[in-house]
Amino acid sequence: MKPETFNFFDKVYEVAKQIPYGRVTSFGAIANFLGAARSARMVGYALNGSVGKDVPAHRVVNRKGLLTGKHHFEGTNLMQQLLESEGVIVKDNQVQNFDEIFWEPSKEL
DNA sequence: CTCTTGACTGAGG
DNA sequence: GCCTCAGCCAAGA
Repeated sequence: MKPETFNFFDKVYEVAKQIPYGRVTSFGAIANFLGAARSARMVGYALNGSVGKDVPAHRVVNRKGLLTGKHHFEGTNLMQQLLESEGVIVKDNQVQNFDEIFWEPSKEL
């Protein structure tokens, strides 16, 4: 386990935790903020271990606003229900007003 | 050390 | 506008 690797994962957790209520972000946005714009997949990997770390991974979606990876959650539609409970309009595992509620870490932080 | 895989993204058909 | 291909990068086998 290299320190750099841990920092990468840890940073993903930090950013994800700071996502405001009713807002969502994309893997690319986080990856870009971390300086690894081409490592968007790693962000998803990091979020894979976000369970139990108080990280709202359900607020993190791909750049299309699609709730990919929802099968990683407990239920099949839990991820969608959580977002809808926060005021996020989700349809067919995809964020409808994604353009409006999109939260960019590099802008807000 | 090499090959495969993947919660991705952008470009092309 | 939807589907496919290719590029990236890191972790796991």
